Amino acid sequence: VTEPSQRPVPTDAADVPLPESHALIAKLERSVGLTDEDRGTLAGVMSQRRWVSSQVDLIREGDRPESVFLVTRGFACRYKILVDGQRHILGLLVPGDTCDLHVAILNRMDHSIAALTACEIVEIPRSTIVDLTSNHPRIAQALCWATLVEQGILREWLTNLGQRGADQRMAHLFCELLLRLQVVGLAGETGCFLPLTQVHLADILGFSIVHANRTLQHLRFLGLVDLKHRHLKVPNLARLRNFCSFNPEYLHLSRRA
Amino acid sequence: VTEPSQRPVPTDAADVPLPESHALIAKLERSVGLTDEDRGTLAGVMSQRRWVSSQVDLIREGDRPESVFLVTRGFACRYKILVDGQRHILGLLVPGDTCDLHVAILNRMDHSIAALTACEIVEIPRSTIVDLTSNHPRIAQALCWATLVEQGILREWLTNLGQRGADQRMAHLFCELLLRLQVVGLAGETGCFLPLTQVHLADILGFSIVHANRTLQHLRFLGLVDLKHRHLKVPNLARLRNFCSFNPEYLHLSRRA
DNA sequence: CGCCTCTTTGAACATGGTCAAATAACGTGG
DNA sequence: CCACGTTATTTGACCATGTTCAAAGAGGCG
Repeated sequence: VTEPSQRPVPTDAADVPLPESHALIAKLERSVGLTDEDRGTLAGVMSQRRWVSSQVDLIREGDRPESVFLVTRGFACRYKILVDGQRHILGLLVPGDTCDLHVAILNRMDHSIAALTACEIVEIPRSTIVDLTSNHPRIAQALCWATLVEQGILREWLTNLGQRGADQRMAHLFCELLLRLQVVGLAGETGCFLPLTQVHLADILGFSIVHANRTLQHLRFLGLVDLKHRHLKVPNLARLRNFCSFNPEYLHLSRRA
Repeated sequence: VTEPSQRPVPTDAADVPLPESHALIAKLERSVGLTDEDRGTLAGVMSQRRWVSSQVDLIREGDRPESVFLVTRGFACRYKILVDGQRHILGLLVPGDTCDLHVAILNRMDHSIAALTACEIVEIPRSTIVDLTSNHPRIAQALCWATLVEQGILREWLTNLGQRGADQRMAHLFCELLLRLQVVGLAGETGCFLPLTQVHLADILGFSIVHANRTLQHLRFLGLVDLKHRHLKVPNLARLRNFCSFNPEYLHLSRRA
């Protein structure tokens, strides 16, 4: 089950909703004006897709990165394994997210990336990235923008772990994910497909599994969220955001003024 | 005391050691081969320096960034203030560190940056950054590299908060800082100037002040570190690193193979 | 000398972790 | 379609870690 294959379209792929045709393009478009030519270039790059099974590592800590991965369907995560065996999840990749530019510049991965569900991905070779950044300035800028947004998310997660209590920490994560998924058309007003188990939540938020369970139950009890069977429900988004003082500025979604 | 001035050379400036003439160049040099011309260009950019007093904000959350700051002497930090008034420190800037490329691309700052000590800084206008990235590909790459390294540090801090207990969390921070300061010639084998109060440590590590104090005392008792009067002593680095399983890979210090 | 900030201490309290075990849902093969 | 093994969720009791509150020293600077 942990082997990538040519075209598994695995059992849980049916659950994975289809995003807008080109979530990445839509996403980059928010930051930088792309020309039709840019859009064509990107569409060309993204034409070679393949499926990867759930649980498969796309790249591992210590590897020398040779290509950038772009997730077009499904969910993936960045993670590290500590010496005591604990896994810490450092970030989530949703459709339209790229595995940044490590590849073009850094020597070795300082973390791993794994598919959380079956994922449809595009593997962009180093050479293509070099070409994009050299000959397509707007695309280069857009990719750089994506990296900075990811950095903003990292900082927010850092304060989430450092300063917020359990309930608000988890609520904040749900606020972020719902919004990020709405942006790429994968979430409605009140909920979305979200394939995170309580184990994942624990590894993201720095909880024990037991505590992740109790915190989730508490949010459920408060009527703020419900996560069951890989589906997140948020009956009242304003109330949830208010509960954890969610401020979406750090996602840099608003168009350049 | 919170006003910037023309040339204060403030009282605590005498404590701030002088780094190698061009810490930034030395730093960038580690990642990407620079030409003599590149070095000349950078030296030119860095010729306009000014002093900023301790406690002064270089830029604030919500501001539209107009220039990049480079710290040439002294210490600064990135931080956010939460709704409950708590401050969380998101990163430290030591001599040779830049305030990344937010400026060139993002609309608004999602965090603030403040001087922790009196700082000598270079303020690089947006236009210069645009010029550097357009006309000096190696410098552009080096700046991008710096951003990725900072991202690596953010991820390590994230797992630090998420997974490690108090003692190891603090020990890990000291390992990182000692190494980063050694790289720019501001630390010896067994110690360095480090102007962090226990309040700062608490705001970095997500502790209460009381707990920061007790944790520091415990590390002192174990003979691992001593931080007093703005000076960090590490009698036995190997033992300290072993204590917290410090792995410096995430700082990407080794030259490209 | 006197104010200020930083450090240190103790005791009660809160939050979250650990261990162990039961229940429920899922996925596979018969 | 059902039986079974596996993984995910849930529960309770006890324990560990870190927080809060309050107050007392220490050090630095004017």
